Amino acid sequence: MLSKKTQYAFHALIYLAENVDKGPILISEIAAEKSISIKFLENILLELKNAGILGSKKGKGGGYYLMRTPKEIPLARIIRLLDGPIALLPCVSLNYYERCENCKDEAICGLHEVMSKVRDATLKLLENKSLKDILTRD
Amino acid sequence: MLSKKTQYAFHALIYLAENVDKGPILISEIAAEKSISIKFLENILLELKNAGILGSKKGKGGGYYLMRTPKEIPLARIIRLLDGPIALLPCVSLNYYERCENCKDEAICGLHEVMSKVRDATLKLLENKSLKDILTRD
DNA sequence: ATTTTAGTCTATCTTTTTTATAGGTTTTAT
DNA sequence: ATAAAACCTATAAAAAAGATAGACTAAAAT
Repeated sequence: MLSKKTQYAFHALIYLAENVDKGPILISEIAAEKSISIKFLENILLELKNAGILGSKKGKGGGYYLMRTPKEIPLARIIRLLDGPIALLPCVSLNYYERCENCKDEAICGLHEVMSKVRDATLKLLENKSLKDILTRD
Repeated sequence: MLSKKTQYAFHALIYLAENVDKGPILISEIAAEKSISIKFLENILLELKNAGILGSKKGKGGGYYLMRTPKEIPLARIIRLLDGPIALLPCVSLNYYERCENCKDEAICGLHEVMSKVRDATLKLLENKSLKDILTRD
């Protein structure tokens, strides 16, 4: 399951995307609008900023805004940033690989093979679907 | 990521499947063979037994054994039993559904749609692949 | 019958991760 | 100058994961 952090990030990004025309948006506005603890959200938006996904402006009239178009922000990027690995096993993760202790040879490990397929199927969607694809259809 | 519990369960099941001919297998043997804390493994095997996946025999010559053929044990079953939901969001889980707070209407929620697809792609593999498919190929 | 073997059950403990909060600092507009 | 708003770091609280302890029950061997 995705952590609350990642879920909140998605909701915040959706809100930002749906209000691009309004310029920088206050953390407090997003928090209120999406019922997220303002301080928790603050940390999340900071991480998104440090990753180059969001930009911000301080002082009066400040707030957060998207640094890229929704189409340019793959869902996998957000998940990896805030939740870490997408794969179900460390030995099958592309970005957070770790060798498995209990298995002698990955090449003949059946678990490895199946979980690689799961990862591929998941990534095919999450890498290709972007913020644009999760905006409310109206 | 799958929890250690689920990972250990897979390794234990693999060991049991690869040693069916030897009759009931000791918890201690599996623990030693797969480097798992014996007491932790004990709990896991019990859960698998209570779910009808394993059978057991007490006293001398006792141990654990599979109640079904490896082919009849889907990977999804094990994961759900020990880890809970396979879906990435509660509002998209088939077996552990929970309504999402932040979203007004699931029918038009884009996140819901994408995550449903991820769930389907994952389940297509995990429901159809069984213990048999993760045995070491030799 | 008694002893030994091995799983059963339930409770607790420890560690790690997740979720959340607090409070001061810096930047910018007016 | 002042107020607004993001920035930053640390910490706390809660929950989940991982692991352990020990008494109990059942089966088998003797």
